[in-house]
Amino acid sequence: MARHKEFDKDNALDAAISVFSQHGYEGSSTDTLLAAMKISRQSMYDTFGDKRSLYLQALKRYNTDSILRIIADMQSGAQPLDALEAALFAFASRPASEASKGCLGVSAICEFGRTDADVATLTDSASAMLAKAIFTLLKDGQRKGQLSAEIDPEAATQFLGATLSGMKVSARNGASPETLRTIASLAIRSLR
Amino acid sequence: MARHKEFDKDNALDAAISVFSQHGYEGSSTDTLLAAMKISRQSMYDTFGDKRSLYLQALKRYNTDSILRIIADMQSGAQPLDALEAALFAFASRPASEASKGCLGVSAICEFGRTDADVATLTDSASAMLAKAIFTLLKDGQRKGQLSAEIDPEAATQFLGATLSGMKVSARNGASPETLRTIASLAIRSLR
DNA sequence: CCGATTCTAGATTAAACAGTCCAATAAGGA
DNA sequence: TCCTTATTGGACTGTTTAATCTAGAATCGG
Repeated sequence: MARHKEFDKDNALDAAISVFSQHGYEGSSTDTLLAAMKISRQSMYDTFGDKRSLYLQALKRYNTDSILRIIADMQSGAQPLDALEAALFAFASRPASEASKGCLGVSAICEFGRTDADVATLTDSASAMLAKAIFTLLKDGQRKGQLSAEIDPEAATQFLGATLSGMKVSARNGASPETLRTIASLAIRSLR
Repeated sequence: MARHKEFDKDNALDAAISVFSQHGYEGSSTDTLLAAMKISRQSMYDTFGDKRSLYLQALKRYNTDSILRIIADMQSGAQPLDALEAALFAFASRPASEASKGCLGVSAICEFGRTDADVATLTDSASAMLAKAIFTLLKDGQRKGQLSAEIDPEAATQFLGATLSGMKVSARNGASPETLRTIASLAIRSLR
């Protein structure tokens, strides 16, 4: 055999995620991507295919990673609604260096809407994963009487998803962690 | 003198807004823009300057128009919180043909963040206009006892702004008017 | 050491891009 | 009618783009 294959595919993908998040798909040139990923042109084409394929892989990884992180922050063991609030607080408290880069998932929705089937598939699967986790907690909260009985957990799930998107847009627009936390508090307040 | 100047500058700008909303700044080519605007290349350059200048004019008009529309929907004469809810409902009930195109204001935030000074200025002035209208209504609601006394109107203003952004992202991702209305209801519920 | 494979750097291609230029037509006012 | 200005369509320029290709250096296992 011969030389070891690939070195730091994950690192390279992280760099691509950062570039795509900040400039969108169309706004990211291959040269910019290669410079950030610190690999040669041919390595990129060998490893990831083409620019579009790189984007889809970046989006997939970003979506699953960021949602798994939020879900992990929900497993605090506290009361359901407090666990949800804790997860939103943790998200709100990310350092500005991270928050200001924007969310690649929201960026993809804004840039492509429902017109790109592959992007839409990735978006839908991520939304479903998040929705499932939220819904489970809300059902639990309703059983324990923490969630107001008047509230439909399905509706509340959509509401919290939209709230998260709104927080992401606000963060990208420079909102402080404090501001983001007050937004999260009021969102949770509506469910009590 | 001579021939009348310009014919349908507003129409042309509307068409540009539609294209920019759907594909972003980088994703909109001049050829695509000209085809949608139905004017010749030189007319575009004579009238709007260059692509970037066209974008800034489109963003400015879109921002003011869409926010004035929301503010108008708040002037229902009803109780403050109901007026706010009515405005969000009206927004949620827009036809899919309009909602699925996306919001150029949110698109600009996602595409450029705070890096483009001119875009940021337009975004800030629009946010301020909307925030002022919401804040006035919330203060009024608190005076009339409709808004919960525990709530800081300033915080609630930021919350409602984020909610609106979240609704816009959801709409761009295909959410139905029904879904958007339930999101709006829960948002208002948190303030009572 | 050697053959296989990966990587890098740079040249290259063909298309798309934003923007300018030019010639011709259209439409007013004097 | 004539002069001025708008508008158009298309040719054109120079740059940037995504992607391929080539040649050589680096790195492993046998």
